[in-house]
Amino acid sequence: MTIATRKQREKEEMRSLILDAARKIFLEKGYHDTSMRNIAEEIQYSPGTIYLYFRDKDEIFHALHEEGFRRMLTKMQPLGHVSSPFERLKALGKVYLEFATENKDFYDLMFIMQAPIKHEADHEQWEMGHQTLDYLKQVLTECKKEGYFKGKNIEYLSFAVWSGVHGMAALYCRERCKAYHDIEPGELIEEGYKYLVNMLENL
Amino acid sequence: MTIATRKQREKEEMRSLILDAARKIFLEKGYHDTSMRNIAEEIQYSPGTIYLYFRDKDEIFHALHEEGFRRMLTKMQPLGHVSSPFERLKALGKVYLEFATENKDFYDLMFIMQAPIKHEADHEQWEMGHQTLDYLKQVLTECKKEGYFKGKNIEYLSFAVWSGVHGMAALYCRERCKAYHDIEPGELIEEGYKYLVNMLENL
DNA sequence: AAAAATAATGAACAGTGTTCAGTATTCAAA
DNA sequence: TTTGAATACTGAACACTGTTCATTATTTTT
Repeated sequence: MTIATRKQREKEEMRSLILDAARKIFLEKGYHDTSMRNIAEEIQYSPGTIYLYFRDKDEIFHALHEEGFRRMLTKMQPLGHVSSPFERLKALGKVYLEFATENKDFYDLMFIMQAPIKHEADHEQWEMGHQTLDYLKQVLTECKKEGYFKGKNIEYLSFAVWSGVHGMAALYCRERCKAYHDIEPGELIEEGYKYLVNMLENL
Repeated sequence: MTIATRKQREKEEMRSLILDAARKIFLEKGYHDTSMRNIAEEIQYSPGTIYLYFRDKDEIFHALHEEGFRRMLTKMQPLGHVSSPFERLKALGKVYLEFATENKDFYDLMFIMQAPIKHEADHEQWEMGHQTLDYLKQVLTECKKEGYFKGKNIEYLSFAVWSGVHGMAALYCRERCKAYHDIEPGELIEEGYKYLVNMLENL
């Protein structure tokens, strides 16, 4: 018994070791510029070893994908303490954009990168994503109860709101904010978000 | 003289030939799954030949990038005939989203893909991008003259508007609309855009 | 201590972008 | 029209990629 559990623990430790190295290099050089050999070298094992713990590069991608959502959800925990629904919505957007700018590469991984849909494990993988989206819908529903968004459909509305913040985050992550030569991306997002909130107030 | 110009014409024809093949395969299999050998095979030349007409894969990318903007700007031409500025703004967003959904891969190339910033030709490359953004700002300014967007900063506002439509387009291009299981992406974008327009009307 | 099970290796495969010595073709001058 | 220079093209080679798998090393069980 004790040895079987130790084995399992060792297996998990090895997965962590690989994941730590992968995260480090992924976030340093990006997904495509990180090779399995790079990761193997980082942990001082042969490339083949990684394949004893992960089916392929995509499975590593998905593991980090999930980690990103866990981090985001953690960052959203404090929102429960905001009593007013609309204030909570405002704070949610702020947290979302903060997460995106502070964890650029995680955000990219989660919402922009082409997620390879090889393994049908996708349903599982997006579990976390749905949790986040559901939370947005919930907050919007609560806002509605307070008189906001009269006659608006929650599904469409949530998509519009999500698109609003995702748009800014995506333009930021993929360096398209540079189109505004003499305005800092941070300022752009901050002021842009103010207008988005303004628009939602009057909808 | 005549032979020198013929040479140049042949050179341009060859570039077109390569570009046509590259576009075809890029849009079929995506940028990363298209190899220089694939393109060479398509035009029945050796891989090395391509490098006599394009510095590297990135230069081909940038050529198509530019083509995308030319296509988009063409699609925007008829907007000049819409007299009311706000109607023009609405139509602009519609055209933008139509372009994105109808030319998914071009849109991806233009606004989502990590544009490699190797060559300092970037200034040139984004010329077209700026033209598009400038047009949006112009329309917004005209709307302002008609009483819309009182006291709003055009730079920030344009960013918010661009983010709104880009967000939808980006979620669509990278398959994140699937988070809404039983709503078609097309419907999502159409209805989401209605809300965005609604919001802009009341801003 | 021997046998079985597990873990790790690293060479090999088929692919990638890119380079460049060598060959074929086209052109200009004699 | 023939010769020498310029141009165009080739395809093997380089250093890389993700992935597999026979072989070797280690650990566990008998």
